[in-house]
Amino acid sequence: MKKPPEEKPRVIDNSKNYSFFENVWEVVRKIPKGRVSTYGAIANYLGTRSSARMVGWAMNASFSVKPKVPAQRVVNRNGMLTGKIHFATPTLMEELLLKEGITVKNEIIVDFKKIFWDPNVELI
DNA sequence: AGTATGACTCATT
DNA sequence: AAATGAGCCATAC
Repeated sequence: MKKPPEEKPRVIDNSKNYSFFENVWEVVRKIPKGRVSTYGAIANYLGTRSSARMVGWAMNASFSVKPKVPAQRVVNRNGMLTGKIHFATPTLMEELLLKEGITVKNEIIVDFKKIFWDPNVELI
């Protein structure tokens, strides 16, 4: 058995069976195309807003996970593509976002506030 | 097993 | 307003 059918991610009990990372990936996959979220928002959704670093860590591990995790839709709270350097190429993240209709200028997402997707609000 | 590091964020100075 | 320090906790060494 790979993993039991998930019920409601909401507040996750990241104690044992469910790893913190898997929860992060699940939430990130739910980010609609053309929208973006932040590490902090995801961390907050998982229960601890201070664990934003772990979200970033989970993204680093997300490259070897399937289905693919749209890591390019996760940026820091300023809308800055801080994680681009971790992609295959430093420009890949921006390219992917651009293909989704998101404009990136100087490594900052334009109209970031408008396309910001907060799991706490949208993903009830 | 202990220390160091990180795709972050917030409060304080 | 910009800079600094602290909190956070899972991996890596």
